Amino acid sequence: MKDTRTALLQGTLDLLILKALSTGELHGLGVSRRIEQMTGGTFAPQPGSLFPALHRLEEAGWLESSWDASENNRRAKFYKLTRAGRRQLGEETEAWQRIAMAMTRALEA
Amino acid sequence: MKDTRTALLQGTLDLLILKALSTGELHGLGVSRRIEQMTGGTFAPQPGSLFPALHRLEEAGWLESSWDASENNRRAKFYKLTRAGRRQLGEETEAWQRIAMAMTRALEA
DNA sequence: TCGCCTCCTATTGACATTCGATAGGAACCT
DNA sequence: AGGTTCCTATCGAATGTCAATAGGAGGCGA
Repeated sequence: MKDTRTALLQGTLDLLILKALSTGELHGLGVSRRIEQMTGGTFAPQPGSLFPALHRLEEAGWLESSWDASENNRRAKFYKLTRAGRRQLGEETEAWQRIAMAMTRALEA
Repeated sequence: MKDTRTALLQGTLDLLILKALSTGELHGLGVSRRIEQMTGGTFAPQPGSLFPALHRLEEAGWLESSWDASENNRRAKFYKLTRAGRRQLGEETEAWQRIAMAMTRALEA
């Protein structure tokens, strides 16, 4: 049994990361904090999930990264959406809505 | 990358099974068909996912099973919700709605 | 009665994903 | 110098789903 508080539904992490980066570039932990804020504290991906996901998305060509100084003058790798990433965000958002609608429909019937 | 058409979000299968059985007992494939119907064809769990899940839920005490004859006179194991299972259905439904709301909120902002 | 098809339960191996724990570098402060 | 915080990163374990496959049992037609 998994902890419902911190556990994400599998498959939602990529979408949340893309969305978090849609308003501007962020570094790793910044992405996590942004997701926590966006979801009202419901989700807060751990480093062990977050970094593999970031690398996966970059590998797929949806993100690109560059080293820069964070707001506290620490070295940080900033990620931002590529054009393909923005397109992917649209597709995954649509897919999520389709799924959510199917689930909602199933549960209320 | 997973196929969005057939793949379930991890964690939703248990909930869909409990819901499928909430209106009466069904055998294994019947559960699958009912889920497909409930979700408008969006989800249709495969045997390799379905049976482990059924056993898991029975192990947890949320289902109980009995051998009987199906509508076609074939031996079939019928599953039905226990009282604890019905309670679990309520809890998981609530958890799902909380998650769905958090996601929707994150995506529309 | 024989063979075939369908229905149903079930298992196996592969694969992807997430988590918890942990490591380690770098900058700041006292 | 030592400690703290921030940030990136990796590893092992656990979980869940899928595709493929096996096999028993009943119905049906030749």
